Amino acid sequence: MLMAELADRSGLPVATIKFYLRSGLLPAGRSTSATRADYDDAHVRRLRLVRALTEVAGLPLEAVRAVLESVDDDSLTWHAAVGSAHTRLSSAAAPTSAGAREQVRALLSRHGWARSDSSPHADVLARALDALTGLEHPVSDDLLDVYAAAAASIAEHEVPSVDTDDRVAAAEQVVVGTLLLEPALLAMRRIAQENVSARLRD
Amino acid sequence: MLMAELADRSGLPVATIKFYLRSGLLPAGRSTSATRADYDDAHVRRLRLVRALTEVAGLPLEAVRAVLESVDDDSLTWHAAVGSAHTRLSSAAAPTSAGAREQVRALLSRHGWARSDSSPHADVLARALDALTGLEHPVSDDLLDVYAAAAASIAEHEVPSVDTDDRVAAAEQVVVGTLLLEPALLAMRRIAQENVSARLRD
DNA sequence: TCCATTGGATAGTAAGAGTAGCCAATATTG
DNA sequence: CAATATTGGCTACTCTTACTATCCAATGGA
Repeated sequence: MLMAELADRSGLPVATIKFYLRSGLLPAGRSTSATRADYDDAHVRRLRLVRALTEVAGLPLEAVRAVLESVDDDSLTWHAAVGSAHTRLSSAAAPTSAGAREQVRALLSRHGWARSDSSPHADVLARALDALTGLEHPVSDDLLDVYAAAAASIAEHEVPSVDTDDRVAAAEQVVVGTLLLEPALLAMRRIAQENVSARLRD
Repeated sequence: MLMAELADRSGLPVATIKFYLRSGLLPAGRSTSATRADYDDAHVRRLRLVRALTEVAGLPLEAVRAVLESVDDDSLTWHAAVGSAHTRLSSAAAPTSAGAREQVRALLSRHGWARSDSSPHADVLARALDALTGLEHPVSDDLLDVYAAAAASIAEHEVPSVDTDDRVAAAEQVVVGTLLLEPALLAMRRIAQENVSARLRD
């Protein structure tokens, strides 16, 4: 298909698609002449993925590009691809206090997740704990355990259901499932909060 | 204290504090003369809160302002304040499919959360489901139930622990707990995923 | 008294995410 | 086959967000 049809089928303006091409978010079409290139369904899918990642998951284009590279990289196992995508997503580390880092270390060790001690996600966690402590709302280990148990139960249920035959498809499935379900999880937590507090106080 | 000390104690440049004053993110100090105003610890706390909300929770300043207004608004019960803060946070609704809306409605009803049927969070949820379906990774009701159960268990544990005596403090506690623990929850989910998938495949 | 600081206002900057316009080279269609 | 419409490729412009930087006249402390 030609550019016009790609724009049509993806619902995006031609100028935006050109911009995504320039930014390396969309692979070039098969060029059939100096002024024409041929796009296919993979391009339509890719555009849908980019929009879902920006609009639903709220990722900046830079992060989208990193995620897509990981998905496309055949040299990674699907598991490594996920790790790589995760790592590339994390923003530059801000300094965290030793106390918060220790609280995180202890948490990970209690849940058998010690292997993630140096993961960028551990830093994100430590920074959140630091911020809460700085605002005089320290987080107890008990509450952290509740969160960790909730996270564990989610992971137990969704990770095993990933199809492991087609690596690229699996990587996409993981990336999409991880990133697009994040806002869903947060929305459910807020809904649960509303309902629990209503039940307790109305 | 004077502006210079406020800048010093908050670690922010004077220019940034002035900008926050102009933007309505920080209440003006008690003005003691045409060229002097007096700031106190509440101002320092407020600045810390603003930075935590932007840097840790990733909120745009516009959302921070909405959250702060809700916290400050004495006419709201603390529960209403949370709802209001939540509502103001949600971005303009993009259209969602009838199918996704129905899936969300059924989910909420299964979990006794029907009162949140028209909550903006329900729209967020529907949009995420639509995006996943559009990418050919539809989400099963079973998986949604796992997410909902995880969200419920978190809410059950943290909502009752809110101190209900001081409304403003309670509102701040809820807002801060809700928003700053979001990245923490997502980080734990990713860590759990890494560990579960490593356990399954290494 | 005098010089650094402040509040208040205006203007400038940098990154992020598009948008828009131009042009020469094709396609398509009459 | 000629006229018209579309491309690809390029450059430049725009809009928003979140600051930064200046300026200035009025103070306040040494």
